[in-house]
Amino acid sequence: MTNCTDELSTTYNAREIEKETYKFWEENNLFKANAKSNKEAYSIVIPPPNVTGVLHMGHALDGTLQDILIRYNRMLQKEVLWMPGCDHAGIATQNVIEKNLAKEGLSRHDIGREKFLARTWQWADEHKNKILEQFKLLGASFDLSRKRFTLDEGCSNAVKKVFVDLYNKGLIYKGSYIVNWCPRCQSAISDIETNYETEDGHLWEISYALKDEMGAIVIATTRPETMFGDVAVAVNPNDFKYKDLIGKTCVMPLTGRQIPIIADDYVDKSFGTGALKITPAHDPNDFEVGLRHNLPQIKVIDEKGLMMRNEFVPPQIQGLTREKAREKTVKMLEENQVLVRVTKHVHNVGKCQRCNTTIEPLLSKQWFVKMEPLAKPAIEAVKTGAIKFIPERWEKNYLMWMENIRDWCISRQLWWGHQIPAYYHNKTGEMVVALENPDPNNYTQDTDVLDTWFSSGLWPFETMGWPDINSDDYKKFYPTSTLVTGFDIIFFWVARMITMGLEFTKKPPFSTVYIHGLIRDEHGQKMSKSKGNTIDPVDLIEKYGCDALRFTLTSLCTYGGQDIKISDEKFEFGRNFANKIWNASRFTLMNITKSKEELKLDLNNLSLADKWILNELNKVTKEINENIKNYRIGEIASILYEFFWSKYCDWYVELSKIEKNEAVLVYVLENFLKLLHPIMPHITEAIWQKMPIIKETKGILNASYPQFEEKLVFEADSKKMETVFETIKALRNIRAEFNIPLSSKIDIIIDNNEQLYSQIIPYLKRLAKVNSTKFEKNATHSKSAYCVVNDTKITIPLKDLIDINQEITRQKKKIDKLESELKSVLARLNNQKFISSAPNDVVEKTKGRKKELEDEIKIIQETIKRLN
RNA sequence: GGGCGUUUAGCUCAGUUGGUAGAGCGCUUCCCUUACAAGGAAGAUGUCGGGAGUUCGAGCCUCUCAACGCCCACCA
Repeated sequence: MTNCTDELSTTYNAREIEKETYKFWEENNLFKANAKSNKEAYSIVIPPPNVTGVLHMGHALDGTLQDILIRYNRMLQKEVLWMPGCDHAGIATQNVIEKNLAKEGLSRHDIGREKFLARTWQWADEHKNKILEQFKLLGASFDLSRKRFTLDEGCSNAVKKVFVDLYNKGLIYKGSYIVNWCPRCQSAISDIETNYETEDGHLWEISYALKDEMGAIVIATTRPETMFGDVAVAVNPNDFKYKDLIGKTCVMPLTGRQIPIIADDYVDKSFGTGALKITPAHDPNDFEVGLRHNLPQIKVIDEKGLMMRNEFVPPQIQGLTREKAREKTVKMLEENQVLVRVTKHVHNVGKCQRCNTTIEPLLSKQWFVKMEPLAKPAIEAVKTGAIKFIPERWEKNYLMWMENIRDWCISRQLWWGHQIPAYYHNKTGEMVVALENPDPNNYTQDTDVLDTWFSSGLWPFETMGWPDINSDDYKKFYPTSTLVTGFDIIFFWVARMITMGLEFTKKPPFSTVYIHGLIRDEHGQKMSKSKGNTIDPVDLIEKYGCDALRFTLTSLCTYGGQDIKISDEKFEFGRNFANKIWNASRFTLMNITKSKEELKLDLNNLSLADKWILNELNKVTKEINENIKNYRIGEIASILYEFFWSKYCDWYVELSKIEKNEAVLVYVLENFLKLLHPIMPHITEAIWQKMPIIKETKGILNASYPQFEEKLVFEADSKKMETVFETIKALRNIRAEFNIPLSSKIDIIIDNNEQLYSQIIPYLKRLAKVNSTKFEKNATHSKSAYCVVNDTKITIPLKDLIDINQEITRQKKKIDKLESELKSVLARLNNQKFISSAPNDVVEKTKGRKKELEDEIKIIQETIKRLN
């Protein structure tokens, strides 16, 4: 890497270069953040990938975007820290270990908590380096010396402190509530971990006989098996159909248990029969009704999803699965002739996000965080702009959720995670919530662990040394600057970080939340292993190169954060660009004969072409800086692509083959590489290292990011150069239309602008294969083709090569086009309202366009006459 | 039920204060012109989902309809 004298290899081998370049950065510790620096700080914490995970396209996008921001800010000469780490991913990881155990015919209970955890730790330790190693393949410039894990000691301490503090403030409580229970995970899960799926079901109408009198009340239910836990039948108080029944008692079929008929507004008169059975232990709404009416809670389904063996459940039903119990119950109801009607009914069923098992709403004792008081400042922070979402529309989404926040169930009946710091006296059962066990001989710790998101919610400050607020990292790098993530975890993660950050550090944990879209397959489907439509970023890197992957992904990012559809071939876009950069750079460097010192840019010695490319570079530099600052990252990819390919390569490098200014060639290339470096770090570093220039920094990654410079503005000369390009294109067009082979040169006669054209004769000779150039006012030549560029007519005598009719047709087509535009321009100018209400500059511009069009049409018309 | 997003060239998508549409891929013709065939030159292609409105002027603003997608809520 340090050898700057040898040339670039003739073929671009992405992987070879990328490996070498990354090694160079790593070995020189160039990603290491210095907390003691007095430079302005810029920091990002990585959304910690699951410890057991492997790199997927989502990481590739998320990681690329973070790295772009980090590298850009590093080049702005800030002290940057990109904090890496992994999440212990409670349920996900535990599931993996349990699956492995199952292969040995064991369950976690067979080996016990201690051995299970030892095994899980071993697994986690083996895997936690893997995913971050894969991030390196992305070119991630994070500071691995600071790598963290949500279950490491520092995070553990932070979690304990937060839990104890929230408990002492009354913001954490334990209680019996109905929760979403996953019978497979054997744990409670939170509301947002529950997804709803539409399922075809039935609505069973069951007759409950009235006690001591004739008649019955017919209830409707989608879950007849829960009827054994019924404690009431509810009707709407305004439902005259049932008015007389309120307060009476009915007798349940199958068990004969007696329950009251109550009135509650919650019941919808028009749904089903208008009468609803109340099962507080197995339905969240019934639970609420139960509380309002002081009803008992009868549990009939256990934690495994099996019907309980108790006095309430008939013996034939006991021990059955929910599904079997439903079948059997219906059959029994039928036999007892109390099943009035069955109708098909589509309804939503809760599913566990992790394993897709149907959720059982279950009454159980769990820990909760009281969210409303915590949400208030978190709402304010976004409303006042202390935290900004990009794109803005996600703010609404966030606020809506926060304003309707519900308490957060944080306890999980798992083993892998932060064990809840609550201790119970072995004899009295007295509970102590504390950082440490008050007396290990007499107190036993709560067996539950915390929701994974509890610890990731502290991520921005627990990784910076908190609760030690005097630690260097915390002082320097907290609050962090930008958070980059997908919209799918705004509620899970972003919202929790904001609430926790504000509560415990009194500061928003970041000032900007940059939300990007999700990666999807070419049909817009979510990528998943089960669908078999995943694309492995590691494969793409091997095939196309990391820089190609990064560039392609970046170019697909829109400001609105639309989802990104990808397919393997799309990455050819980035690969081709990288290849172009390599070859153009190789050509440029091959042509440098001067020494480093001689390559200094001399603004007094610039050709028209030099001024043009410098002007273009300067414009692009300005746009790039503005666009990154506004998170229009996709835009910078296309600006750089267009500049390099269509301006530098297609024109400037071609022109340099005729007449070259080495200093400008090198200056533009170097600045382009710097501008591009955040997106394509490896290729830019590799080429920069080989450039024969004076380097102020060890790598391009630390070089200063180019900025707009007033002295490089050459608008007027640039315009002239554009005219030159238009002329060349027009001549080439004629050559193509008349099938003039490259081997036959053309003569041209120019009727205007002699000063400009005489300067660029060598360009015309080489790029349009022009033989001779003549200046002549009002030239008339038969058997000629011609073109008009602005105010200049160029005649190309073609003798027998030309079919005059073809040329006339060609020119008439042009006139048609010009005239249709002129028509609309005239319509506008003849409209008094347009003249009076349109802004002056627009009117002037339109007038100018009118003149241009008229002139051009006139020239063409006159010429056609002469051709005849 | 509430909210959000999308609809532009054959395909994938840009289009930042409203001034008659762009890219990549694909397609047509020509070219191995010693940086690059992963390339070069020239070219074709769109009543910007439908309708209405505001405006001198609408892909862009307002309303409405339609299709597709997502999120939240979870009436048994």
